[in-house]
Amino acid sequence: MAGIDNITIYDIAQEAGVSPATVSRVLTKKARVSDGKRIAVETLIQKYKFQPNVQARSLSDMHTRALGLMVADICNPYYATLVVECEKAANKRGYTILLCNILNNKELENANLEKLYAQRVDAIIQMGCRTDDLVSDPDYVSRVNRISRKIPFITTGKLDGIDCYCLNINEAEAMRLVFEHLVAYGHREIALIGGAKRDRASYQRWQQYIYLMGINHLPFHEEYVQESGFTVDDGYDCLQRLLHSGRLPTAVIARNDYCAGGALRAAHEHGISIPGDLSLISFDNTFLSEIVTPRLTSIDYNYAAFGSALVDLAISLAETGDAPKNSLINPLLIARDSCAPSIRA
Amino acid sequence: MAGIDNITIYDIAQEAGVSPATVSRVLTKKARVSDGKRIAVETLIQKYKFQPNVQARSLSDMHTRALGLMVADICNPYYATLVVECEKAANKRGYTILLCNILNNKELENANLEKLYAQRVDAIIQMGCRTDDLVSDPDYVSRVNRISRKIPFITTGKLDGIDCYCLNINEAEAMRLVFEHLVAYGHREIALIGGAKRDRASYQRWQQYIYLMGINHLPFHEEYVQESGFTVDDGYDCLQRLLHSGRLPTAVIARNDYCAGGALRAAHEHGISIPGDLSLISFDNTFLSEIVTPRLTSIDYNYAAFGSALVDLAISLAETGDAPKNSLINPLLIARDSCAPSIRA
DNA sequence: CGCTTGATTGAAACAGGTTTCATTTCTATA
DNA sequence: TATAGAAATGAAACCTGTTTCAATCAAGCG
Repeated sequence: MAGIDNITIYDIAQEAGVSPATVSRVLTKKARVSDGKRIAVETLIQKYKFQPNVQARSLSDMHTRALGLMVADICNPYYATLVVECEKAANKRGYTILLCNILNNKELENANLEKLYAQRVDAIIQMGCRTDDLVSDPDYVSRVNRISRKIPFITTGKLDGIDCYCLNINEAEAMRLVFEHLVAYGHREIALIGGAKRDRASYQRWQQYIYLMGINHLPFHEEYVQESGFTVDDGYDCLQRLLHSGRLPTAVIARNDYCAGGALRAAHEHGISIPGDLSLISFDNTFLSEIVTPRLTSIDYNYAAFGSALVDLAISLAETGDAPKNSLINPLLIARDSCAPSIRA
Repeated sequence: MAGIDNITIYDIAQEAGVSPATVSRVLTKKARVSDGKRIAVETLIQKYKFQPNVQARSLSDMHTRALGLMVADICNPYYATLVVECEKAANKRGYTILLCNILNNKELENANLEKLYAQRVDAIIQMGCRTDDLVSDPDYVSRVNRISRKIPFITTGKLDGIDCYCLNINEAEAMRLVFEHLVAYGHREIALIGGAKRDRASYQRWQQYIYLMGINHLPFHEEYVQESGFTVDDGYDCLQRLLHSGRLPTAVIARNDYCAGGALRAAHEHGISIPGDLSLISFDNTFLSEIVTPRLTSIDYNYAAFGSALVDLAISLAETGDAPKNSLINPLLIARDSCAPSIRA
């Protein structure tokens, strides 16, 4: 802002022979202006490529037209894809995105929350991290409570003890799609790898997994559930454990593309062919699904729909203060090369 | 901003029995305030968790403390990593990041440029896209020229006909490291795949490649340079062409991790072992290098140094209007499992 | 033709900080 | 103790828009 030789609505007003108020009316389109004056003003705006000062506008009309996005880590393509879709949706409505990475750092998360508040963003969207925890941190909850009284707060997770807005993927439907796909291939021995107990989405999937094993009358064994984390190495470890457990399934459901990648490597090292010997299906459908060999069948989170729903929710909360409290986005199954008929079918 | 029940410096001032100017002085620390009043004010700031309105501050002191970041596509982990490092560096200095994705869309790039200008960011950092083009688009150049007169403009590329600030990776050093590594393994037949002629960095690498082949007295053949693009499929195609050319090298330098991933798949399909039959080295050192099999030896762009150098440059331009015009960041070679002694050595 | 009504318009207040400038209050020196 | 000079402080202007409110102006109606 330093070097900008400020041309303001006053300059425009003077040259057009009108009052600043009239220029403002032309800018905001919120009030009628006679054709003659409107055209005169618009011409000057063109001529000088005038852009009204966003800060001044925010100050006076109490809207920054900025949305705060808190993500776990933009380096994870899942979040990157979602952020891009949010950005597209926000742009379309004249809003700006302020991005914050949590980077698995509690202090950073709190600091970013305060920072977005200080920036007076019109709404905060949190994707990932502490709202994903199964047991809420009271300190964090009270902080969010304080802030969400001032600024609409939306999460893709869930926070107990707080009534912020949630917008989630329909996890039940996701797992249903997975089972539909695997069962159609004749799989009966199905394992679940990756994820962590304290992670809400992992927990939901675990529940859904057990439920669907039951629904489909498939044999359930403790060894079939290998919990760990979310990384490539976690996926690798999980498949290792599964292989050493002596109870090898015919299909494996991985927590995400990372875990699937790790599982792929473990299988490769053990000479197990995918999908020949073992089918593998994962979640997230990031570009990783496309580039590993074989390409992964994966659950797509319908990013465009998800992102724009998040932004639409945020903006309608910001502008009207009202919106439906909870919604679900339906995921899609993208079939590629990592699933095949069961070897024991 | 809508629902915020605004507590302002006036409220603080009144309760502390001082003038708003004094509160402002405590806030900005730019002027001395007597201990008694300072403590009184600080206590109230604590008590109310008061955060000064950023828009108001920007309006009056002509600094938004925001940096605009334009990246090609945050879904590319190269940019994601760099953005995270920029964000860390910016946070450390009290600055905010405004992120824009170009998404390979000329209109979007122009729109984002105007948008960042309208937001009065203190500086714009462009990483990737049009400034990477070997031949500059005059329309874009004039737009950047107009804006860079107002706001410091920094690019990791280069724009002919404009004197904006550049901060680049030392590409010559990068390629030197690659050759040093490969030659030490006894490689003499070295190919270069991926990248595009109109891309400045690809062009530089191609030049460096030829130069270093000469320096090292290695045989150069046209077929050794397979140009295409930047994606996994491009890498796949390039290695296919190389294989069909009848002139198989013993080592391949890929444009980036994506291309390397594609090359890996092509090699796999042809039963060529990496690194047994063919060594593969790539650029970017994203997490992809870690997760493919074998793990890739790759050139690391020293992201933390790069990101913080970009932000430091931006901030010193914004605050003092002065900084060195061009600098280079030295890359690092990360050795993993995809390179081995030449099969023909 | 005079009056009502609605559409335009401008003056001024306002958003919430920072900064200049003049004034007051100290502190130190003569 | 008087006073120059430094330090602390407050009043008011300023940054650049939006919005309210009152004034102006033109058209429509009896």
